[in-house]
Amino acid sequence: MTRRTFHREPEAVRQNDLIAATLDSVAELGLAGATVREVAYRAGVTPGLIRRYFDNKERLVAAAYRTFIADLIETAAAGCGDGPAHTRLAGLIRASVTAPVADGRTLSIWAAFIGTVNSDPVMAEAHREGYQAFRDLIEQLVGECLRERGADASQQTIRRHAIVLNALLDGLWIEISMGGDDFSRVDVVRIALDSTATLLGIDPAEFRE
Amino acid sequence: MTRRTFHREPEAVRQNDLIAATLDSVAELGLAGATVREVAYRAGVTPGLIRRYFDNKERLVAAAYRTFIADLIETAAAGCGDGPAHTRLAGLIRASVTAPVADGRTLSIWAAFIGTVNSDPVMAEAHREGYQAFRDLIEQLVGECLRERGADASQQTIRRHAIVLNALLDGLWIEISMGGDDFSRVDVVRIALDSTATLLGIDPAEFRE
DNA sequence: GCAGTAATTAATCAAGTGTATAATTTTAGA
DNA sequence: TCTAAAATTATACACTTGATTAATTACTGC
Repeated sequence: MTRRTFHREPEAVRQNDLIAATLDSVAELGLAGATVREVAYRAGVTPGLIRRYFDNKERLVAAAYRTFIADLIETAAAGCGDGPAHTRLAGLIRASVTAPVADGRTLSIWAAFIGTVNSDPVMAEAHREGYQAFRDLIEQLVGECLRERGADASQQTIRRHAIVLNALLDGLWIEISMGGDDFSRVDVVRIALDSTATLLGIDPAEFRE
Repeated sequence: MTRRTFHREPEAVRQNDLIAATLDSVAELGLAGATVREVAYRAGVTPGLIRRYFDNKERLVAAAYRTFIADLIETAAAGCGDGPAHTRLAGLIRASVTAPVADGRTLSIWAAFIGTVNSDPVMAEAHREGYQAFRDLIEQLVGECLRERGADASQQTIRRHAIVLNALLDGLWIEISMGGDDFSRVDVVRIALDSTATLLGIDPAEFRE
């Protein structure tokens, strides 16, 4: 009886593979389905190996969550491009309500993880980091947008607008990703942009990319 | 060695107790912590009993989710009261962004369950029912509001407004319930009402309760 | 009060979980 | 080419899980 053959991988690669396998498992089977064995199988590896790269399963899952959130925000932020603030904001919005940020798989992973935040301090911290980054980004763009137009850009005004806009984007993202409604005959990007313009008191016409 | 004493309960009561115990477990320990033993312990009952009231654990959890969502929407809808449409809509909004609808425990339970929707068809169905009800409610109120003011109330316009409003409420609800931000110096109800008025093209002044 | 029925307990089971460790294989360096 | 170190596998363990079943208890109707 011969052992299965294997080949070594650089530490970073293996680590990435394991995280990717974890995210795949979570997306398809839920968090409960992301067992050590399942993850190992998907990574083409043996369960025992995981412990060489992560102290325990909790660490692996937390690492997967951090990677996931960081990638998600980075992808959304990449939609900003450069140019005047209102163009960058529009880009962020567009990116937030279209694939790959807004899609079923992404939502599944997010939802599975979010359910652990309340009862798991490690996950709670990983979560806080991510959300903070996104809110800061929105707050900054909103601020620039308002100043760009010579509108009231007091700290309080910016904050209020950021709260509302952040909520709107989160909500739209969930609705769209969930796929329950039929959005095929609705231009979600247009809706998102127009709503944002209305909320910020900007003329929707010059807010469309 | 004597058995522990017990007393019988009407079927409906026991069932409710088990569901309540399940929700408590989920809220405090997450879905993974809602084991048959934990639930039974919290319900002051023995694990084996659960199987007399629910075919299996999956059914128990699904029943708990249905109860939870139904109660949540009922509570929010109760904020409507009666009167002109814009007053009822304002009531719904207020209820959606304040306790007990918007609070940490509620969010924890929601989040835990939502994570299962993608990989569990039974949960997916339970989820769809609940969300449909809420979206229908919003759509109806928005429609009445628009007609009340003689504004354009075409099917499409109503639908678009309902999508946006639904998203905004979901997002605000999550933000507030999450408790990450410091909302102590912000009047979230005011923000929610003003934003809604702005989005619907209503004068914010007459939209405050 | 008494008997029968049904609810509840207690004990057990098989399956699956995360973890630990020893045996093996690959790979890099001399 | 050979050797030593490191990565990977294989196996096993202790524990928890959901489920099953028989024994017991509480309650209902007579």
